[in-house]
Amino acid sequence: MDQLDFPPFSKRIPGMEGAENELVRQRRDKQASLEQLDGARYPNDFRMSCFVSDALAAGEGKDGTTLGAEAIEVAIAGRVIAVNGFGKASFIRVRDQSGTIQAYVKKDVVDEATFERLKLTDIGDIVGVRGTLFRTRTDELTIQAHEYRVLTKAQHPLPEKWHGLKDMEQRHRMRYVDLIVNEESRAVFRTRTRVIQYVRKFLDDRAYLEVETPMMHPILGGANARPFRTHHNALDMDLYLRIAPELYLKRLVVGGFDRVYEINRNFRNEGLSNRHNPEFTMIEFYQAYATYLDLMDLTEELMRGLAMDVRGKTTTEFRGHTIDFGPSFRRLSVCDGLKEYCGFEEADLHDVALAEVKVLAAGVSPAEVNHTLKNLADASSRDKALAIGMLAFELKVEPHLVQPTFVTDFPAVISPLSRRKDSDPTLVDRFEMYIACNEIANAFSELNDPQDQEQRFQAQMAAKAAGDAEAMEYDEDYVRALTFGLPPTAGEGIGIDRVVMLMTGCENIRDVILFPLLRPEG
RNA sequence: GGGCCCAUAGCUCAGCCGGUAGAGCAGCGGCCUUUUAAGCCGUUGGUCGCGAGUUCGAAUCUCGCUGGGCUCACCA
Repeated sequence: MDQLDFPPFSKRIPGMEGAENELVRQRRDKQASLEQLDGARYPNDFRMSCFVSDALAAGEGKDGTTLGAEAIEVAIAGRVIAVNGFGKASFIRVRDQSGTIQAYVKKDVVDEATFERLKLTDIGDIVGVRGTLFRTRTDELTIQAHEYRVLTKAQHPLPEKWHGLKDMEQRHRMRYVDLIVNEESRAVFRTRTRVIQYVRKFLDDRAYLEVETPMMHPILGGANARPFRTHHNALDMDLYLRIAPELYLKRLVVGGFDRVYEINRNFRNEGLSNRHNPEFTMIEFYQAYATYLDLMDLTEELMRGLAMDVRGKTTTEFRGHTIDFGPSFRRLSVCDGLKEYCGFEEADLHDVALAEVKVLAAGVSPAEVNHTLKNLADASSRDKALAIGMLAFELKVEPHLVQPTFVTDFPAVISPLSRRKDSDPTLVDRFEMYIACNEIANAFSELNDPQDQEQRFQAQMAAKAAGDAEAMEYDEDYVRALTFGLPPTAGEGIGIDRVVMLMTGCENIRDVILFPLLRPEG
């Protein structure tokens, strides 16, 4: 079998093919020379005294004379990202996690071996520099090197210095190279971390408890999605990778943790797109004695504060739109949306035959309508009307939801874990937050009536039997948990990747995931 | 899965009305002790994604395959 063959040599030892071979060979020769010079290969005895940012801070605002008098010594380490060489001196730009600083290595200041090391340096090498701070003719704070060492030789050359690495596939496959050469990429992932830190602090400050629940589930639930399957050998047990943590988090609310949240991965075995990665990061949080209305207020506050924190303002640019988190978010019920953008009358929302006319007129395909109705054989005409109305909603209403919008009051029939509206049991107390026509969050007042939950699970099982691959399974233990008493609770899930996309302007989810799933390299 | 587009040096890209491959950066050699996209002179480097076909001759035209991008479908 071809699949069992080892990958080509070049895949295991990058660079050992074609002309690249020559570049790698040259660098390995230099590495050997350095080894001879230092008597060590991959030395690890260099000790930095500070980060680059600390060195920059130490010289901040001090002129050349002051620096000369103070003779501030620093030892920094990092990657060489640029070299300006002269015959008997060189400027090298060194970057660590905190920043970039320039070092100046001058032949009549350092010993012969040190100067030799300089000549054996390539862009991309990891070096250590010890020296004193001074200012160059152009007033740039620079380290006058007394000690200069190559700590790790880069055997493979880096991409070109001002175009960087452009090819998106290469950037995803070799994220390490992308991060070395593309500042925008580093900025995106710093922002990602900051988003997660902000969300965490926001909830911590409001007495939410961060918890971890299983990612391997024996029963499928918490969302409508197709799962990944796996197997535990010792227990001889089939398991799903979780599609949502929801049911476990609500068990914790039953247990008395009134406010909980979890930030981690969900896995859904569905198509890939610029908005979907098979594993994605979601925050789910639950608050007892609250309703979905409370969560709308909380979510507005969160998004506004997040924008201010990571962008310094309430707006962000996305797909040519300026999204503003400053004003109160629009609130639009599903039924009102259908009336406003899709020509629905009130009567169309109660009769499946009338609804079907409007849905088809909206451009939904008959096949799609039939597919949806097939899974709802026993539902009422109202439920069916609402269910197929959602198809028209996706097609005709979502494109209008550019500014942050809470879409509210979803059909109960597609919301098996949500609390029914007191005023209309065919609808539920639920909202989804749309921004730039994308669903970013999903929240609802939780269904805490165990008998109703039983019926909803039964409906899911019926749909599954009818061929709905995304229907939930009946979770008996979850229903049992409800019989011990779940307080009135509201819960929400926010897609972190999509929030990061919004905050960074990235239009592809793969650009905000460090290592997105890719096909194996040919 | 459908449609459209892309794949040429380590990187960024030209070349594509068929005549056997080019630039910049990187590299190598030389000059240069305050440069910062440093500069000047010289120079190495390519199975033009893979496989067939058409042709005297294919990076270029045709078909297939692989990988990728956009888009539609599926999907939160």
